Amino acid sequence: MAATIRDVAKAASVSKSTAAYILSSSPNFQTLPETRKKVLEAAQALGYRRNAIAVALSSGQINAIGVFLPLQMGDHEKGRSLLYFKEVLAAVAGAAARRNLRIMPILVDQSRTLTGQDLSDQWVDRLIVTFPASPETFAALEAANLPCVGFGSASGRHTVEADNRGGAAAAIDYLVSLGHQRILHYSHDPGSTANHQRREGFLAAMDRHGLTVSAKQAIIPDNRRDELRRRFGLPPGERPTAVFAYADAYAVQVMDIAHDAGLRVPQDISVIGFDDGAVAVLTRPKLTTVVNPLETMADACLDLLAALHRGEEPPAGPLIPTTLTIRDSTAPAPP
Amino acid sequence: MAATIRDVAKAASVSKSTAAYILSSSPNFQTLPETRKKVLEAAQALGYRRNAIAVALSSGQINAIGVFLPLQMGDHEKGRSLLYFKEVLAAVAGAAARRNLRIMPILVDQSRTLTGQDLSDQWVDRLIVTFPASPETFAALEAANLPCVGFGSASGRHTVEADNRGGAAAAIDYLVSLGHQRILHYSHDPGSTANHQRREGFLAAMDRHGLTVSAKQAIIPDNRRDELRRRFGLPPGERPTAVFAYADAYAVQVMDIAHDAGLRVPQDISVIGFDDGAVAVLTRPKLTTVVNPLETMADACLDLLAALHRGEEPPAGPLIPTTLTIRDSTAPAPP
DNA sequence: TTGTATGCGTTATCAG
DNA sequence: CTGATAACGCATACAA
Repeated sequence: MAATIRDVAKAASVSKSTAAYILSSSPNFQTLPETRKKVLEAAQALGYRRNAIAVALSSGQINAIGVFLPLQMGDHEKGRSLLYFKEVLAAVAGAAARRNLRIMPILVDQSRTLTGQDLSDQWVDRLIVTFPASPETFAALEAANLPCVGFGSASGRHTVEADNRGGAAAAIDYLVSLGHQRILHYSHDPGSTANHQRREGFLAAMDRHGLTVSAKQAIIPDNRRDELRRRFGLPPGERPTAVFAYADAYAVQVMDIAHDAGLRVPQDISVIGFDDGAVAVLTRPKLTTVVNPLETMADACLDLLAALHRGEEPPAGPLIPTTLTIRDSTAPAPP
Repeated sequence: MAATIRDVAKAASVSKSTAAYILSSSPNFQTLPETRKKVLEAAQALGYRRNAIAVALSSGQINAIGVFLPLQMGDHEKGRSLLYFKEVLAAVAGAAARRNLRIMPILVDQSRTLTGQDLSDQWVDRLIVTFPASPETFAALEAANLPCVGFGSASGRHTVEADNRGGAAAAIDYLVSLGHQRILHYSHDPGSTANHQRREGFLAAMDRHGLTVSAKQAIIPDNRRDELRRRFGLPPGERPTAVFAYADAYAVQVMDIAHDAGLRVPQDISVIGFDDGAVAVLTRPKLTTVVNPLETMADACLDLLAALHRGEEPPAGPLIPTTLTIRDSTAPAPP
């Protein structure tokens, strides 16, 4: 058993409260130097570390954040496609470390509705949900009465979102500035909130540039790869010259399919992604992509949670700005 | 404030103990059905959820694992190169979820010696260290008297390691079976334990196949990329025909450099990695690589920690077997 | 400055 | 089968 404050007090021959006072207060509190020294030395000798559980119970402060993540993230095979969540977790962990907050990743089966029990078993006093959970789940979270904010494409009462529309628009603007006109959007289906927003941004930007197209014509869902292949096989004058992919991982697919079709990236076709995750610099050519600012989002998320935890009811947070990082997968449109 | 067991007891007009007894025991415990019903209904009505903190304090059971990770993992730019740790964290999180254990990622500055304070004051009752920490750090951890095991290339009293030597040997065996003879090892310098083990496996396997080479000749550290470029520029008869990279991320570098040198992978040169992380299926061609079985390692790690926590002193765990996954970055040696 | 008493929400050990 | 009482380790009044 670890040493308790009582052991320390006994060893220093003072009362528990005295020991507690000295051990818990800042070093420049007023106290008899000799008493302080005795206590500190005893604590040192006994290897005393305060019991955070007891502190939490007594003070009512937990200061730990539960982070809900898809269960499959921990799966070797399936986890591959869920790199995004690992990066989210890392970003949240980093932000929490900067604030001396604890985090607790909680892996849950996405298909299952969370119950209050799932929460109460955890030692957290606020929550981050990173994926689109069911309304029932959110109801349970509300009922649990824990501050809870959705990260990215999660739905819910409070959310922190990137400017997906703006990011998509910036991508299209850039492509248009390079002379591209036949631009496709390669997307995930069915999509999350972020997915829809990027799609809207794409369509709006195309419209703005007078490149109006029907969504059906310009948006290829990832379950229709054959259609993408077919488009890539069209003669140069009809073939798309650029593809804006929903996410980096999808951009990789696009590059693969383009390569298989005998097209060179970026000479024959430009590809642009979204996220700027680890993959973005691993592909060849390196990926031009919209930065999904996970770090900034994590910071905003924790700030929002802190406010909620203090009992404030902050307004809907502003969108986190996205920026375009230009690398090597984009080039001027072929003549 | 959430409802406590006392509120439930009062509402059901029984004593706290009775309520606790009914609420905490399995449903088929013997108790008067009507009392049970009263209590359960009251609990339901009040939205009672037991306080996990109080449970922990009272029972003395924490069942939470601290996972030490490099601080930079949460950094957008630097985090890119630390994908490995994100995958480790995900694997540990998955394994913990299967066992109903809580985990707490703790991001620490690698260069700093850890103190008892970093243990988040007893929020956890066992530890995983995922990177090579300093001896002083391990001493502090020992002093904290918490079961602690190193994951992968971490050093320490207890560790769970993959069969790095065997994996490296399997890679070389496979290359040799494809007719390769001039094989390089592209490695990280200075290296971790895993690094050294893979290097040893490489050298031993080369020896075994009668391809004895000096380490200086056959091992290129990643801070000497120019040397790798030079080798790739040699005439076909002297040029290496295969490279075994220390890790997938390094295999990507090798492929890039090979590509820049005008070599085709795998026709002109075969590349083989280590880890089988998410990147392995994102590269083009897809990477042949040794599987670093993070999931299995995480399981072993938690088992070992559980044993230590029970007070057992288990023998050094066996190496976790590695396997080779053959994809598209390897081919028979050019004639 | 230091000691005493009480409470946090639960479990566990006893009596009744 | 139920109820009272004492821990668990600490914080927070309050009193000395």
